[in-house]
Amino acid sequence: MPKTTHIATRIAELRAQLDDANYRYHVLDDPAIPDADYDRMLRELDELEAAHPELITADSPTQRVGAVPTGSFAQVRHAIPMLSLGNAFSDEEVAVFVRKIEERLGRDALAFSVEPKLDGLAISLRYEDGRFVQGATRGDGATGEDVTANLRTIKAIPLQLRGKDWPRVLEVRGEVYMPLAAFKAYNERALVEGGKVLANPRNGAAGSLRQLDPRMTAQRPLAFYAYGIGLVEGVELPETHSQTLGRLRQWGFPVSGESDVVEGLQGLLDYYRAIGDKRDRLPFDIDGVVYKLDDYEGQAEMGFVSRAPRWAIAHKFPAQEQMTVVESIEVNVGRTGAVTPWVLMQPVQVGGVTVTRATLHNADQVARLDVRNGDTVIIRRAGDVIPEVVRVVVEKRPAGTRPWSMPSHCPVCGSELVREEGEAVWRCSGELTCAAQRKEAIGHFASRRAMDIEGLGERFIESLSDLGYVQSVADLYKLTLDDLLEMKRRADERDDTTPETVKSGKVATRWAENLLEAIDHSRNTTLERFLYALGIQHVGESTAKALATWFGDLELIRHLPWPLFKRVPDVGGEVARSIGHFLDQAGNQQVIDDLLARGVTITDTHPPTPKLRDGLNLATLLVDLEIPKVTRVRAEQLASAFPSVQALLDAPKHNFVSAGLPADTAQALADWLEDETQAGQLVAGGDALARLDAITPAAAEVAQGPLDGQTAVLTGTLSALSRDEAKAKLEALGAKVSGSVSKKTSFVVAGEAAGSKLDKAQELGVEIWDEEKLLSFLAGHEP
DNA sequence: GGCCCTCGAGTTCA
DNA sequence: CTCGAGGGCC
Repeated sequence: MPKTTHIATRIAELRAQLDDANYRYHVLDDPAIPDADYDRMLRELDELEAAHPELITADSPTQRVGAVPTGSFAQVRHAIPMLSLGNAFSDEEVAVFVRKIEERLGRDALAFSVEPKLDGLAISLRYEDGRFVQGATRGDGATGEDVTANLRTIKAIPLQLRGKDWPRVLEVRGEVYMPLAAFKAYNERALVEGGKVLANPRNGAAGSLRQLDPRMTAQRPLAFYAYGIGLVEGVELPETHSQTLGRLRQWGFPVSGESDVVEGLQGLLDYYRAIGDKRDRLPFDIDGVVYKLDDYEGQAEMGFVSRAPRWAIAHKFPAQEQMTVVESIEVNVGRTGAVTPWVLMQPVQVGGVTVTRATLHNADQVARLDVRNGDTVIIRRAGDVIPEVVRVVVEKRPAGTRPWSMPSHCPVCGSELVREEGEAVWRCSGELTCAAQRKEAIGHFASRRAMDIEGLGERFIESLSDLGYVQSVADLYKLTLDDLLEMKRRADERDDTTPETVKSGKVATRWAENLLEAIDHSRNTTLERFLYALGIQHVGESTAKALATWFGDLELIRHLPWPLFKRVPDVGGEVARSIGHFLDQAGNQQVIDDLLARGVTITDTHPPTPKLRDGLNLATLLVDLEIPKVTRVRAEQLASAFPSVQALLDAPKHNFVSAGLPADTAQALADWLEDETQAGQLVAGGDALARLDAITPAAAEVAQGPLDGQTAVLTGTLSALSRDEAKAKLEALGAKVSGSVSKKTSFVVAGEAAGSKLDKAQELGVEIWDEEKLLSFLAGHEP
């Protein structure tokens, strides 16, 4: 056998194996050989072809790496025009589409071939005798650009048809797109290597195909789905579109796995919803779904209106990503003084709603995105709801912009903005002298989960605060009807958008009476709500509840030395200090006094939990005070040597040594006691111990509930009861209701439209209850 | 010291 | 809902 024949055989063999591997990887999504083997074979083929250039053919897998640039794209006239599709944005428009077909054909229960509409670039591929010869963009539908060399680099496009019964000429229509994962990976690498970052997968695909240098295209992670046929010669096509898709699969083209055949309007709409629900989880961007009348005979009968077929339509999703322009970058001051930058943008429709503002979270985020005034930005509704800025379209940036920077002072009160070491947020140092923080504090105080003052919304708080009627939350409880009417009148003068009718006496009076009634109603409250309402940093609902159950009494809490808060589970140094800091401020204590004096009553005062007294003694007190060098062991030595706090305070330093402490520890303790505030804490701690002895009951039987020790998580929407009701009922049975799923979760109650928490529960194998199960469980354990 | 679990805080629109 | 960070446990 002559040597070249032998080599030609080997080359053919390698090509066949590589083609097969490609097909399994890119079309069947079922890789058959490891990447390393693929690379090895490709290298071998490359070497053989380099040595024997006369054996290179255009359909060799080596040619996918990209040919030499040509300079420009030739025009290609499509044998059969590439159609555009009519669009439907609502169910009604789809209904009209279906009805017209039914009327014209005189049939109903029609079968439609349906598939997701990829957000990519439509192309046409021409095969002659089974070999890929030319590919073109859609262009204006009649004439496109010849991008054959670029298309060759896309591995999902067969260079040679598979199977046997090929048509002599075949034109395949489909979409070139960039898979999301590949898009992300490409951009991450581009960022590191300083390459060009792609704006989005669609632009990435379009730009890549129009690269003049195919070697560049070869670097881009493009993929392809076939969705139809243009010209075909030499083979009889099946009778329906769905069968044609099957034929395309056999010839080696990737066809969307989501494609299906459904019946009638309801079938179409169900499919639309199903794909819509899946949209976020699909590995590529789609902008809708396409419906095509399945049988070709019907298609022929329907015909075309101008360039669009009457037998097909694209049902579009509301866009999830949009471009808009930043009008300004503002900052907001929150309840805790946290300063958060946000952008005001030209209004734009995203995911079906009009968006004008989006948060930028913090200064780091602004720096990361480098958002500037006047920038064109791409925004997205994350997690289906909250708009976020995805990135800036730098090419569209106007000249002369400068990076945004955090102001040095609070825009509301002028206090300096400060940032804690290692923290991301800047805070206004003005505390309650800052009007913004005061308003937020009042809003928090009045909110549903706190004091629940109905009708006290943002606007009224704004007026009450700006016009000086309410400085602190306690002022709410001294408002009179006259105050409110006067305030309303003055507020309406400032803002003349209020309709005259609302300004009129009667309406205003009723509003004021209702608000006073709501304020009065809030006077009776629970310790838990009250503590939460104060708005202490790090004390949210759950910590407030824990404090309330452990201490039971506001007066006890108000005068407790802060280290004792660490007795409560889940309260550590940071949170305890924060509570202490709040209570140390005379202004805050004054507000509490005022609230109580103006009739706020805590209705559920009770003795501290016995568990509190159990774990508390002089030794634990000393440990909690965090005295340098005083460890648990040392604290216990001290506690056994001194009968009381007073004895410890009175003792000279050398007595610490005789109590068994090493000299340096004794010195550290003595030094610590030198500080009056610290010594005062010890005294207060001693007093608290004494008080607790007087009021703490003996350990009582804790009521047993059927769900004691279990952790439940609620997700989705329940129909028979609200989430809060469900939470309260589960807690009444002893369960702890938490907000996030982990492997410690006992069960998850999943209502309608449950989201990521349900997924996570399934992933972790956590028990899942539906609403029915919850209701029957609750019914079976009615007290 | 490093994980994993929670909690707190901030957020948008109709 | 998501992010960041506190708290507890190994």
